[in-house]
Amino acid sequence: MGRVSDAKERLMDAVLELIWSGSYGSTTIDDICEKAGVKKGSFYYFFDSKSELAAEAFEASWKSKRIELDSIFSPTVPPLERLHKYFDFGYEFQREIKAKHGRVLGCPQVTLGCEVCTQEDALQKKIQVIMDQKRKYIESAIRDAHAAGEIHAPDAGLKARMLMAYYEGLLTQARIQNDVEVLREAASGMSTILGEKVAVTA
Amino acid sequence: MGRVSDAKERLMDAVLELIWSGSYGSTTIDDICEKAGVKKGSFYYFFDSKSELAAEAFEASWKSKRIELDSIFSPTVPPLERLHKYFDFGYEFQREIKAKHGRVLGCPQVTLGCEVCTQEDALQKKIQVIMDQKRKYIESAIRDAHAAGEIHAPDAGLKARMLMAYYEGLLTQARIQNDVEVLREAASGMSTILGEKVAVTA
DNA sequence: ATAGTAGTTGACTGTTTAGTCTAATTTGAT
DNA sequence: ATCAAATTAGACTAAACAGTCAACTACTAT
Repeated sequence: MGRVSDAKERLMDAVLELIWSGSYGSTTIDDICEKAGVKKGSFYYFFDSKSELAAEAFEASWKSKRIELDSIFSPTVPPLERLHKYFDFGYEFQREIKAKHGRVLGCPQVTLGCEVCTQEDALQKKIQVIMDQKRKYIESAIRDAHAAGEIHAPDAGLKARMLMAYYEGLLTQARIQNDVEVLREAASGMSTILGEKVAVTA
Repeated sequence: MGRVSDAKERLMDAVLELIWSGSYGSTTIDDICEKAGVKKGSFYYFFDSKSELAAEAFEASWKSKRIELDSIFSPTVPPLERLHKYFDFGYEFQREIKAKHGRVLGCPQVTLGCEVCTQEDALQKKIQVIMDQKRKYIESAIRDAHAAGEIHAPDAGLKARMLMAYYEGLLTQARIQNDVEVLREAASGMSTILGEKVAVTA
């Protein structure tokens, strides 16, 4: 009973966009409210603070991202193809972002995590959980690829951490340089890291 | 003539520490002044804004870091040893930082660059110049290692970008997770990326 | 020794910000 | 239709913040 509202969702969308396209520190509660078309009274009706909102927003956003990733990383897809699709998808995604914002924005989790990890404990923990889950997709694809004999990767966890560090590093470079083309090297880098046996087609 | 002062240096030291251990957005001019033991009037005597101070501070800090790197990457040192020394040095450095601050802080340039690149144009450009120079150390070591037949890396630029993305990615993970041990994998990751021919001692 | 210059001080202004509170409004359930 | 819960409006406070200024101080070169 009572009236219904999507103000909460609008606030979460707004905070994600503002943090990602700018930074956590530079987005004020007033900014968020204005972008969401919500008055401050309503903000504090739903959330106690910016950090609580950010945590909930990142959680929700990840929940919906997982659906896409579940599809990309479906065990029915050949393991190395999963990773290639993932990188292709990432490239296209960043291209769209740049077309829309005029900016390559990279990985939201890394951007926020790197900024707030020394200051916002709850947020940092949430980010870490998300990134751990993200790595699991990669790890499982690597393990399957190894089992299929497509690569030699007896320690899938190690390779997954390596590939992830590399890819997040690339995304960060792309953000800082505002250049999607940086991501073009992802596939070849993956081949190098995983030692893809079929990599050379010549 | 006139009176002399090291307030400018103190301000630059303070801003580096505050940004690195926290973030750009969360360090206020008042914070910087307090940490440096300098009054706001003096701040504005030396600098126009926080971003100008940050730019000068990062410039100066890089200038002194270059001296260390020139030694580590001296052409008189065998090329792969340069890289191993660099990673060892990075690990020890982050360990000291953690001992001192209770926190792994990762790479200052990436942290700042990632946070401000969409908002502070001059700063972003400065960061990019520094990171380009940093990459040159790695690239030249890789080129020399290739020439010496120690690795196969006909495109040293590509490998350097790859190794750098990986290493910066690791440092970012170390910062977010507040765990130096993440960096332990750097040497093995490097071997994988460069295809070190002497890697396996067994 | 002193004149001129480089640097310092702290009080001041106006603005932005987070956060609060109360009264009003909308809506679903009965 | 009406009640009660859910949501909104917006004005308000106090603190934090960036930036200014004119008077003051210490130094150094002559």
